[in-house]
Amino acid sequence: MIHEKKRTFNEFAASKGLRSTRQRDIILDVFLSTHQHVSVEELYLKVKASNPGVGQATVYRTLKLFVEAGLAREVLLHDGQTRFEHVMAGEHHDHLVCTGCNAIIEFENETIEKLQDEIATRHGFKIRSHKLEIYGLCASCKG
Amino acid sequence: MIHEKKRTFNEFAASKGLRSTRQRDIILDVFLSTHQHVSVEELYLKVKASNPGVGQATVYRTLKLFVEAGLAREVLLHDGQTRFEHVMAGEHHDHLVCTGCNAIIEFENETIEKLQDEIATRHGFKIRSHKLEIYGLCASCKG
DNA sequence: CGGTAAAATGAAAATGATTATCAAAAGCAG
DNA sequence: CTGCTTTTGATAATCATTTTCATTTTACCG
Repeated sequence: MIHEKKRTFNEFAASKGLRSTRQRDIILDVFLSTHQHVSVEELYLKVKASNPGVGQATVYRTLKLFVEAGLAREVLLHDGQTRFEHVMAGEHHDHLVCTGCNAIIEFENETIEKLQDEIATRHGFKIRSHKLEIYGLCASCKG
Repeated sequence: MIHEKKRTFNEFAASKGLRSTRQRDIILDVFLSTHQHVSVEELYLKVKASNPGVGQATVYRTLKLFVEAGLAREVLLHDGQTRFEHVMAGEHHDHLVCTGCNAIIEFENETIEKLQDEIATRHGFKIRSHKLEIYGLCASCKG
């Protein structure tokens, strides 16, 4: 399938004069095949599984490019590792993070988004992105 | 003034069988004298200014105690340093973070809090805390 | 009051994630 | 192809945070 994110990245690369490389293709493919909050380490391991030659530094560098290109976003959880998630055009999801088992439940709420817009407007603020994380115990962990 | 947070911490210390030490008193005083999002480094420097003997590790250790005691909360911004903010009993504030000048504007919104409770309930989730950060450009920076 | 066991501290080493360096390899325009 | 520039991979460096451990403090008990 021709992923529309690949197009996005190619356009970004072209506009920045970046060269097209095998490793960037691989890393983008692997990233697109993941779901939710991949850490660099996790992604690196997945990449290495099929392409042993690729270095960790390249994965770091490439993920930063994805963020610049607008197709990934950094998520800081409390495990000391920066994670990356997919940016979905138009929609935005937030997270319920279970501090018991580290499970992450995603949700969306239109009203909250609207309220954020109002708040921003009231402060003369131009929103670029946001992050809402709710910490607590999930159904299984609260026992 | 007898800060009510000191009482909170003393109760916590007592319940945990922690000993009362000079450095914990100092660090608590300095922390209480700060506003918004102090990094460990910043707090350490402030402490060292009046009490050169206190070590950085102690500041780290003590801040974690404050979090356990419920009077501080970790805030992860994108500058690679963990920051700590005051937990205000009952109320919770969120942040508008300007990506231009790094200014932080705090706000509160009762409706958003209520919506979060609803969402959590719907997922069988027991909320312990949450974090909402809106990134963008402040009035001066969006110019 | 000492005396003592347990906890806390400070300095320094260790760790873990991320970034910088740099020589070698790869992409691209001519 | 040729030559120039970007990208890469391996490794060293960096930065925040944690551990370690010998030494100092604290709390308690007689």
